Amino acid sequence: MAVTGDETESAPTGDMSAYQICSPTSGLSQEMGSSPGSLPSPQQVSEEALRKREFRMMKNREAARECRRKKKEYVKCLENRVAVLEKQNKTLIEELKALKVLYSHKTE
DNA sequence: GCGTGGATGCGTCAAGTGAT
DNA sequence: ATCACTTGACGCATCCACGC
Repeated sequence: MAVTGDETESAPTGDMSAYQICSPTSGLSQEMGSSPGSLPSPQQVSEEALRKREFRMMKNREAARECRRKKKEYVKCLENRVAVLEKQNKTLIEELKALKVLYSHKTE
């Protein structure tokens, strides 16, 4: 796996269900205890920033996965198209050959 | 069995882009 | 201007085939 240092993850299949929104560090119960209306302490601000960062990273992780999936699909699609066109090309060449033979016999 | 190189997949970062 | 999303690039881990 990658260098995340997160050893809790990772079925060898790369199963994405191992990733969760709730990371071990997100102890929601702690910062929820602030009194309403008061300014957040620097500690709370940094925890909020950390949570935002983790959320961003999780979203991007999923986005990258989706991006790769789409790219693979696109490449497969192109390969299929190549196969179809090659087949079509072959058929047209054969057809041309046959027509040439036919034409040469007529002109004799 | 062991080292090695190529292929593949993953997570992360950074830059670009469109929507608000 | 800001935000969310997309994607190329990078580094890393793992797998597999190959030569020794």
